Amino acid sequence: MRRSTLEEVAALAGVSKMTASRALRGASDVAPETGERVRQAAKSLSYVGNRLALSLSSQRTNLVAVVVPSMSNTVFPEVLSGITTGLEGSGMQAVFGISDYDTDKERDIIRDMLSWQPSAIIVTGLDQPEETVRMLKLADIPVIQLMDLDGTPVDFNVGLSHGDAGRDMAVALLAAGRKKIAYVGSALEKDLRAVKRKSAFAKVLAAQGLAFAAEQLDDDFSSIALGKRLTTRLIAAKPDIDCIYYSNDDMAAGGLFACMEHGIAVPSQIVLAGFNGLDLTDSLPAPIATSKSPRRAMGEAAARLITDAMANGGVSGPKTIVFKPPIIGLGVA
Amino acid sequence: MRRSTLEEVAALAGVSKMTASRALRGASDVAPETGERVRQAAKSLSYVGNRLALSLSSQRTNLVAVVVPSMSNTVFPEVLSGITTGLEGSGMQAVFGISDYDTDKERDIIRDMLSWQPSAIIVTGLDQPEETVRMLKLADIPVIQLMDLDGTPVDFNVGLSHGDAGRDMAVALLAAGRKKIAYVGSALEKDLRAVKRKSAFAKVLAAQGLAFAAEQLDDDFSSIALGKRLTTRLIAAKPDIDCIYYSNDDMAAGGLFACMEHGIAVPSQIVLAGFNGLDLTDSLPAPIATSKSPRRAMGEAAARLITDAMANGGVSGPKTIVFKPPIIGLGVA
DNA sequence: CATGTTACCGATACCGGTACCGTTATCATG
DNA sequence: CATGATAACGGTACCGGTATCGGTAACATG
Repeated sequence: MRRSTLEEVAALAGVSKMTASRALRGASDVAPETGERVRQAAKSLSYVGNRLALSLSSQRTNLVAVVVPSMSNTVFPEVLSGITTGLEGSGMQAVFGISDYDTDKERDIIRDMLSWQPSAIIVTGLDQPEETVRMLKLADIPVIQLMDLDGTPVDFNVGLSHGDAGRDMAVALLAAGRKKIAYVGSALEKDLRAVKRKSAFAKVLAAQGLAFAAEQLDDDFSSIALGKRLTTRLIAAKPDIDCIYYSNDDMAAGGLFACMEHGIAVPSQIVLAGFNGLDLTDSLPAPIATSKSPRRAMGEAAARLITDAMANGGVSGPKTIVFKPPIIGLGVA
Repeated sequence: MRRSTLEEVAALAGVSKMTASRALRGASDVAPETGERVRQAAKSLSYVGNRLALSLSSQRTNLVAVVVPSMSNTVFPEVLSGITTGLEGSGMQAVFGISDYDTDKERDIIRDMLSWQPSAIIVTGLDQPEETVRMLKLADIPVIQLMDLDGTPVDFNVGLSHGDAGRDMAVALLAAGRKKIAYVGSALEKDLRAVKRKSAFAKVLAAQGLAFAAEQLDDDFSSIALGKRLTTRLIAAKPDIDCIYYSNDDMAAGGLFACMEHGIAVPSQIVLAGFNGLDLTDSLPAPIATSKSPRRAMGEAAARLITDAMANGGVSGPKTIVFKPPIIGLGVA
């Protein structure tokens, strides 16, 4: 019992392939009665259709390639979720790839994705190496770079400025009276956006004649457990700090748990600050400050950009969509 | 500057399409010098290749379709991550779809995925409606049903018994001396596996002449915030309980935060129990009991099943892979 | 020197659809 | 009744690759 083809459906309905094709696509130029016969035949054969043939023949696919660096914290799954809901009803299909924060792997994945002739491609960040950028340009489809704005986009750009986010957080924490600020980060050699936040933050400190009072770094990827571990180490080494800036919320949440374990009052004694605004943060037993990045919204914006471009047969609005993450969890900001 | 085709590469290298094809695939039957010339031509044209044509012609794809119900808590992203790493190096490519716990949507997504002629398909759970099962059977490719074992699989089956998990947790909690056990759950009309855990749990209670001392349910999907809210409500209504079984760890973590806020000692006064064994759980300021489900491992097992089936040209080992989630966070179990 | 072998390459026929154009039948119109 | 318009359908040529078979040249072999 093999997969049946359009030809078989057509034969069963007593028409030509062409008519069957038209009927199943709901096109005109088909007599109602004939159309019904074809649909019956298709159903009785459980005909499914072959998108490979469809796309090869019609020279268009409904594919949107999406490349994200990771799946291990919730941020990218949420972005993906936003993309798929944004694509819903448009007939587009998102295809995902995970690069593990590895630029070589990212290049290979993008190449592989492009070979499926997608109608658009969404990649994370603006820091692709030149070779990857060349491939993206050559693909001659809408390219959307997501999450980050600090750099030169290939084409479309949707995201937020991580530099601004780091700067704003530093300003807010200083305004809240914090002076001895430490930094806790993970996998900074991979997570370029965290680096951007950190250095913008440091720049604000420097402008006030300050610097990070201490640092704890690790090569592992961010996690609550790692945040807890590094924070424990940090407060042992440098007990007199009054604030910790983390590379993200996972780390900060772990930091909170470490503080609770060591009887450190948050936020009165030490203020903890992260990035992302994970749902987690507003259920925590003590507040942590964070920049609330609109992950779903960015995904949906990217999706809308694509559906628009497909519909209008080209660009209509601006090529860059800017989000500004508000700082929450700091009481009066 | 259009996308170049194999034909153009061949022309530039001064050979036929066929030879170019062979050269780029690294096949034999090509003189080393000719191969080099073709590769040069391909590179100079930034040739990418058209997988649509490749797959249509060769009648095989490197696609593995994966359908999961959600992306909003970390469990499915972790499973996906396991699948992609398990597929790594095999040349297979995972394609994801999200069904939002909606069986109709799941059917449509599966149909759509099948139209891409994937080499295998992974779906979540065993509770697909008949029509969906029929489609899966007709696809005539390896079908893997993931996460759950309680039911009749279409083909391959990788997962754990949620009935057993619920039962074991009930037994463990009773053995720990808990008597007044409440239940807190979310979206039970959608999350069939949570229902299986709950009813197996309830059955154990019933066998001891017990029943849930209280219940808090909600239609929303699970989240830490929801767990916190429902738990707050629960302990207000029924302060004398000594244990809460949650539909999963997100809810339980929220429950913990609620308890902390109300000065309830965990686990001495109330034991909290969830399901999944999220990484989060072992950094929490107080222990919560949970069944540690091997999410990555299940994904990888499914992937390996597929790569094996592709390599051996058929089935080799058993069609069912059983995982047994250990209970952690209960001190002496 | 005739006859394999082997290495390398090309022609042709698909794969399963759609685009495009042409054909036929039917019917209204002048 | 010839003509044109329109509706419904079919034929053919692709889309960009690969499978398959066959051909040619170079070389070894008896």
